[in-house]
Amino acid sequence: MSTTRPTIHDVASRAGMSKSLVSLALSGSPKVSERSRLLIEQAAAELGYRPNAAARSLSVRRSRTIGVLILDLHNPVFAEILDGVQTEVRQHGFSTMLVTGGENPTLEQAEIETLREFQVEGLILISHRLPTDVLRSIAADVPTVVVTRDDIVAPGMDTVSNDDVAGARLAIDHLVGLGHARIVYLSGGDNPVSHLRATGYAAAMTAHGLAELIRIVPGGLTDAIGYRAAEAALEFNPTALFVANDIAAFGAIAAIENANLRVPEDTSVIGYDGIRIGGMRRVNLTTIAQPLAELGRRAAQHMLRRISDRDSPAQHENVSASLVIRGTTGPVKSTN
Amino acid sequence: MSTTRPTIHDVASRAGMSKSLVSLALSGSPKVSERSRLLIEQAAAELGYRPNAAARSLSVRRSRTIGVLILDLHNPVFAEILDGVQTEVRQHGFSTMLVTGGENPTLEQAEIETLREFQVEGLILISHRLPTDVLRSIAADVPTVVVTRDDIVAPGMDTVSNDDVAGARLAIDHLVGLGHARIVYLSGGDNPVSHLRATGYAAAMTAHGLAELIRIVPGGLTDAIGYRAAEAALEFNPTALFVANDIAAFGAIAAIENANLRVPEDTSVIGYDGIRIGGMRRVNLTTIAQPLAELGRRAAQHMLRRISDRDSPAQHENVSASLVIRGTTGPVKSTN
DNA sequence: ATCCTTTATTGGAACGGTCCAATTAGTATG
DNA sequence: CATACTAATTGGACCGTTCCAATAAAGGAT
Repeated sequence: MSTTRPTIHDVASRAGMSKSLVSLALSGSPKVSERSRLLIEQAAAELGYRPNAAARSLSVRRSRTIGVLILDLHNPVFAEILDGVQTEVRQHGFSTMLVTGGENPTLEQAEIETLREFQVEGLILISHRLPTDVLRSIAADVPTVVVTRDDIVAPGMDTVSNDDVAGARLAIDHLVGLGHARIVYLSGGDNPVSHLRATGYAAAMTAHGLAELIRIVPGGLTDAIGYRAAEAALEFNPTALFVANDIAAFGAIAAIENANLRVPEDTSVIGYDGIRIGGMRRVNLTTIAQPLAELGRRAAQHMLRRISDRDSPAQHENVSASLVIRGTTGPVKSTN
Repeated sequence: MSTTRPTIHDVASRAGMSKSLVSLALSGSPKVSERSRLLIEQAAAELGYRPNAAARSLSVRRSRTIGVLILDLHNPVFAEILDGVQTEVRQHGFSTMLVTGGENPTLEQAEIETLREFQVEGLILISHRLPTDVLRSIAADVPTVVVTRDDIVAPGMDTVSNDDVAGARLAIDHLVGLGHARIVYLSGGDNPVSHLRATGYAAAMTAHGLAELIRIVPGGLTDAIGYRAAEAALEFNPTALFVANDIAAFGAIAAIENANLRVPEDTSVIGYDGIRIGGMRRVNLTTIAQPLAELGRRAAQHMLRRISDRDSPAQHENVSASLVIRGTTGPVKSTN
C-alpha cells in the first residue's frame, strides 16, 4: 500500500498550507494560529505522518542520539548500567543507539565507527577494550564517557566508576570483622578493574596486619573460571574467598561445595558488583554492590553536560560501592 | 578543534576532483580510475572523513538499520536472543537500533515511534505487550518480526518462536519417565507464552493418564514470585515442579529448600528457557532449552527476507526446544 | 585528421526536513 | 482612511549524500 511514507509536503498540501507552516506547527511554535494548527494536526494524523529523523538531523545538524557501546550483553552488570543510561537519556529527548563489542576489539572499533556515521552526539562506553591511543583520538572528536573504568584519561573525556579499591577494602573489612584471616582473592583476569580490586584487597589485608596471608589466585569473570580458580585457591586452606565479580563467585561457591565444604560454615565467599541474580534466594550472595543503574544515570548526565558544553573539563566521578551482607559469608569456624 | 566534520566536498576539493567522483570512489565503483581512487582515499584518510549516514539515508531512501524492541533487558532470555539478531543482521550490512519497552505498554509504543522516525527498515520485537490492533497497524506499514510470541498474526508479519506446547510436553515426559506423577505447574502469569506451556503440561499429563493430578499454581516470571508460588504448590505435596521459566525456577528451588526438602531428592524442579546462568554449577537447573541465539538469528533472517520482498507471505517459524538434564531433576523417591 | 567508441569525470537535481528573510493579512492608531 | 504595527504565512536556501544525464578525455578505426 503506502509504499512511500507521507512527507511534510503531503501534510501541507492536504491542509492547504505551506510546508514551512506545517514545520512550525508540528514543532509547537506559538506563531501559528490556532486554526491552522488544528488543521495541520488533523491532516498529519489522517496521513499518519511521521517526521523523518534523518532529514531533520541533516538540517539541524544534530541527531539527538547517543551511541552506547556495551562490552558484553550477557553480563548482567552491563545490562543494569544500560538501564540507567536509557532512562536518563530518554528524559532529555535523546535516543540511544546500542552496539555490542563482543570480545573482539577490532569489531568494537568498527561498531564505534558505525555509531559515528550515524552522527551520534556522544559515546557512552560501558566498558571497552580499546587501546589507549584509539580511545584518546575518539574522545578528541566526539564527547565520550567511559563507565566502570577510569584507568585511561583523556582531555574532554569523563569517566564514571565505582571506587574499586575502597570496595575491595569493604569486603575485606567485613570478612576480618567475622574473624577471617586466611582470605584469598580470586582475580578477574588481566583487566584494570580486577587489578584495582586486588590493590584494595592487598591494602586492606596489610592494614589488618595480615600482609603475610595475602594470596591472589588468577581467575576470570565467568562462572567456569571462578570454579577452577576456587579449586586452586582451596590449596591455601582459606576460610574466606573474595572473588573479583559475582558471576565468578557463583562458580567459586560450586567448587567449594563440590569439595565437600559448606558455604559459609566452612568457607565464606563474597563477590563484587551486586547484580540482581546474586540476590536470588538460591544464590544469596554476599557482595560489594555497585549502584549500577545509578552509574548509568550519572554517565548519561555527564554526557548531556558535555554535549551542551563540549570543552567542559574532564570529570572523573567515583561512586561508592556498599556491602550487601547475605548468606554466603559468616563467622569463621571457631575450631581452627 | 574540528568543530565541523569534513564532508564529501572537503575530500573532493582536497583531492582536486568533484564530489561525485569521490562518492563513486568511496563506494568502490569500478568506473573510477586507479589514480583518482588512490588520491581520493588518501584525501579522505587525511581528513578523517566519515560519511554522514543521515544524508545517505535521506538520499538513497534506505537507512540500513533495523529497529529492535526488547521487552526487558534484565531477563537474560532476551539478551541472548538479541545476540543472535545482532550477529546475523551485522553480517548483512545492517545496523540495529535498540530500545527497551520496560514494562509500560505506552512507553513501548512511544519507543517504537522513535524507531520509525529513524526510518528503520524493519522492526524486530523481542516479545512485546502491544494490543493486537496496534501491532497489526504497525505491521501493516513496516516489516515486522515478532520473537517468542505467535499468538497474534497479521498479514506481512512473521513470527519466530519455540513450540511451547511441545516443550512443556518434553518436560512432563522427562519427569514421568523418572517416575513422577504429582507434578505441579507453576505458571508464568497471564501471558500467552505461559498459557501455551500450561496447555502442553495439561496435554502431557492427560496423555500419561495423570489428568486428575493436574495442578496449576499461578505464578510469574521472577525469582521472588517463583518462590511464593512454590510455597503454595507445596500444599499439593508434589514430587516435581514444572516452572514456567528458569528465573522463577530459581525461586522455586529456594522455597523448596527452605521447606527443608531437598532438590532433587525430595522434589524435582524443571524450568524453561535455557538461559546460561541456569548452567552455572551452583544452580545446575534442568530445563527445556530454547535455542535462544538461533531464535534471534532466524528472526533476523526473516527480517532480511521481508525487507527485500515486502509482501512475501507471513511465515511463522517454530523451532523446537530441547530437554537439558542437569541436577535439579531425579528419580522420584521410592518410599512414597 | 575525422568520427566513433569507450572510459572517466562532472554538474545538478533530488531526498525531507528547518529556518531565515520576505510577504501578506489583520488590527489598532492617529 | 491612510499608516504603522503585529501576527501569520510563505518561498527558498541549505544540510551531505547519491545518482542520472551530460560532458570531456582518450583511444581506435578509417
